[in-house]
Amino acid sequence: MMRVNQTETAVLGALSVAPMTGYALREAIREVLGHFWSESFGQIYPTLANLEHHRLVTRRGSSRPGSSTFAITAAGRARLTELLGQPIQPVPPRNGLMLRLFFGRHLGPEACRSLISDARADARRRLAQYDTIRHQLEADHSHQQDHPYWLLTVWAGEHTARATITWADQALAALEEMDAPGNQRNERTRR
Amino acid sequence: MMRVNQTETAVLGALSVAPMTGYALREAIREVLGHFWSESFGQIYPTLANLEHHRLVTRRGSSRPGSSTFAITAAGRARLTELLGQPIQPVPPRNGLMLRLFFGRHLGPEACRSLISDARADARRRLAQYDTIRHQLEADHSHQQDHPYWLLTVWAGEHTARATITWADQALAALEEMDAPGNQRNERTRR
DNA sequence: GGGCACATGTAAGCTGTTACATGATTAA
DNA sequence: TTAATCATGTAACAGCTTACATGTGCCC
Repeated sequence: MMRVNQTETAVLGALSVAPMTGYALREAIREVLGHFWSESFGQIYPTLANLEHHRLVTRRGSSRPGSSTFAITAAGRARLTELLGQPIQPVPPRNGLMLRLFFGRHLGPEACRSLISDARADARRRLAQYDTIRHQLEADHSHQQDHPYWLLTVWAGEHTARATITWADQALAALEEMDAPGNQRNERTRR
Repeated sequence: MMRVNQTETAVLGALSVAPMTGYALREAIREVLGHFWSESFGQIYPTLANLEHHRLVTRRGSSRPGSSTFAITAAGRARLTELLGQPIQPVPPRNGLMLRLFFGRHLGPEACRSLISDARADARRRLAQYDTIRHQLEADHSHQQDHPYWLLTVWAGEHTARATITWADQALAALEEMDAPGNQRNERTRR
């Protein structure tokens, strides 16, 4: 099937914005791409070594800790464009919240409400973060050409977060109704 | 860190709805939970064997192909409730679409538009599917107690899909504007 | 009797995480 | 001088997918 190593894409992409150390790379991926991507050290360093071997990045300074910086080469940029053009690898979905809600009967309405409230709080937190990021983007004039694209991902995050919030409101209302005293149906299993 | 095997949860959950064979289990997970969960054969059978060993499920009929059906036991139900109550394992995000858009400068507006259109078409398809599922739910009276919970997950899918569609519209509009600077639009390749 | 859907498993291998080992630099 | 942070790497292992091996029952 020849699955493309997507770590390569993320690393080359990050280095296309600015040269940096492997450590900074991980921080950048965590803080900037963190809302939709993640990489661990165990992936980053072998990938960097491999990229260096293929001359797609160069190491400036010795390999002594604290002094080496990785920069993307022209060939690296070409490779990045090629990688970005490849079909998206679909990630098998694994949504723990939905799994719990689907079998929510075994948890009971109260525990489900708690899960949903947590998800809503999380979405609100993310929404606030996106706002901060947007302001930072507007204040930063050093990567103008990238900004329109970066904005697209921020928007996506905002739409998703808002959708989560409205869904949570609807879901909580429905669960309230389930064991509401209005219809004196089953008043049994409550704690 | 003792990560909980979430396959166990999915398998026990599915068997809590109805007894079935391993094969049917995989079909059920693919068709019913498919929008937010996935399991492969390589996971399901070892998990079933393990669950059987711990008396959380029983096998009815011999292990001869075509004749054995797995059913959840009382202990299995208890274990399911326990598993569902455990904290959600956060899955490291890996959104290939966002990765490509974030580095979209190297792809160009045209390719990005294409990616976003595809995502929108996908979301519309999902939306139609959720509609079908909702009607099936309303017509089916065999799992009344589960329905409210199942509906929650359908709603979540609908909200997410709708958010994707509105995001895509906004993003496409922004990209249109990008290579139509000022008011003179260049009417080249549009689909 | 050939093909297909159903059914159960195993093994190889890849991806990615976690933990560990090591050391430099800087600030308290 | 101690602790924290920066920095680079490796090794072990968990999780999951894919491909393979094997067999049954049924329908055309």
